[in-house]
Amino acid sequence: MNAVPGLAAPSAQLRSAAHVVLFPTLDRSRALPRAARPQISCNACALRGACISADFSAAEMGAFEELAQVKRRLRGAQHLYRTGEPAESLYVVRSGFMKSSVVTSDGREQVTRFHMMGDLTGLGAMAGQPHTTDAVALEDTEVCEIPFAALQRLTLRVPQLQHRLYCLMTQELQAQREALVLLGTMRAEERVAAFLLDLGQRYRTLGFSASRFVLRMSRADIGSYLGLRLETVSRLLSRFQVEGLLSVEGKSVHILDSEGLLALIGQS
Amino acid sequence: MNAVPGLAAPSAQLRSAAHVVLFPTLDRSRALPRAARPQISCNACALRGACISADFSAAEMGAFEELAQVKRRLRGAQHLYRTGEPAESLYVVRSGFMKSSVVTSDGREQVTRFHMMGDLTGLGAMAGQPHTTDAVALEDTEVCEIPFAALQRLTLRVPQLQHRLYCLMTQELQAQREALVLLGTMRAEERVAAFLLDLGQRYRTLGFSASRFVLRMSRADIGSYLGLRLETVSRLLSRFQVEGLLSVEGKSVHILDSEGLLALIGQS
DNA sequence: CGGTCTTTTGAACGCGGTCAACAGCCGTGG
DNA sequence: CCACGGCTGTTGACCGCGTTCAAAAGACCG
Repeated sequence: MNAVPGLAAPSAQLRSAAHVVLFPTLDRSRALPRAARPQISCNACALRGACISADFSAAEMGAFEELAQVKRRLRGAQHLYRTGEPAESLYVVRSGFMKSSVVTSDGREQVTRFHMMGDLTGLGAMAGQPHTTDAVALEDTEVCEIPFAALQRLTLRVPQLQHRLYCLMTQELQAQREALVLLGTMRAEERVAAFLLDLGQRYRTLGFSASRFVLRMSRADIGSYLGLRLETVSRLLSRFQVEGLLSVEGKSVHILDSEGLLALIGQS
Repeated sequence: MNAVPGLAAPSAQLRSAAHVVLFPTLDRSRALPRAARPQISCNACALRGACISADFSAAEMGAFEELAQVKRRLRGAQHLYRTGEPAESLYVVRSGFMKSSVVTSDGREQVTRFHMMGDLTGLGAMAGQPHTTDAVALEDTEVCEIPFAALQRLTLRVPQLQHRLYCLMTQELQAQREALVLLGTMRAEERVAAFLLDLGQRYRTLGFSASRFVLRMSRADIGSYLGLRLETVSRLLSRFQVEGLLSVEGKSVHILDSEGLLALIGQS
């Protein structure tokens, strides 16, 4: 897999989606020593619009940027945090791909959410309790770390931040409710179709193609998220392919008939 | 069903749980005209410990009480709010029983949560967006209405309220994550067992019996919540009964072997 | 190049859904 | 009082979806 951390993230996404390569030379950043990499400012960040600070003024951005200075880099399969660990920060995914999951006492794993660039993780621990999920990088990933305490202090100076945080928690609740509907009311083929369309939409809001993308997670992870066995996911992807709805090759997906997929889940 | 609204709520719960009757004469409140019922103060409320204001000082309680003056009473099957309606308040269930559910565009219903006394509903709309769920009373129910705007104003005077609100949203997230695990990883018998044990625990935290209670919702509602058909729920309740795990008669449940139920869901 | 992990595909089984009939319960009205 | 219709819950019989087990092919990595 050609995961490229940090600066090269947008081009990594584009390449893997068979798009134009914006900054081909940036691949050299892979070789850059950690400390030598230049610190990106929030203002210059490609994710400005998607971040917590989306609608901040220039002055507010400055204050926010101080909080978000710490970046953490993770290799694939590395944990960002684990259930039970004390929670002091929330994290914005700058590049790469993550999953959040709950592991039950008898060892069953339930993936609760996939996080792509611009997504937050760690919100569940905003109130100071220890983490109740695991967060794992599915490929090389970089996150901005934002300490809760400092963020709370900033709300005193930036009034609308409070509201923004409520919005973000609400979005999280909303997303989980949709996952509940998916698991509670849909059949396997509907779940897989809905999953692919949703993933496409999320890529679209980041400026990438909604119909052509790479599945960064394993079939087992998709299955866990959808409440299905990995074999079922694999079978359905194959079936969708012979039905002409999409084409799959390993992890790359090309949706050919999004109307058809929508029809599968009962929406015109 | 002997649903008793308003003041008689605690005794209604106790009676249905075959417990001591605290205020037997309060049953007469059923006949009281609406306007004549005395306004209960937050200080005297039986739910003090469970409410938003749990750890407020006397002065703070006074301020909070002003917000929560409006009560709304609902008959069974009546909506508190509907998807798409503007959201201005959150609600604390004072007595009775409610469900929150999402209805998909093709008419399928997913119950996302049951609310009993002391529970909140409407948190999902804290950030000012319209409601994304329906909230329906499953029996005669009374709720305290707490306007968001006034609550936000109060956070300026009561610093720990902000934190309390984050706690409540976090609890909501946590509850939904557990529902996800239930739907994603458990088999039908595990789901029903987990549901009954959870319901028992929630009654216990309110001071009622964890092993003897009344199901206020229909089998169809239980099924929707658990991602099962109502027939499956019914069959499993019957099977648990012949296995000696519990006894059911209509809506009353008596858990005889909670260890056995726990074992079913893979916990010793 | 061998070893490990992931993915695909096949074959068979069983859980839970579906359809249907019936019982119980309750409020309504004759 | 019973008759009635509507609604909820129970139970049976059957079937199909998704799981399970297994084998082999493919992808990745030292």
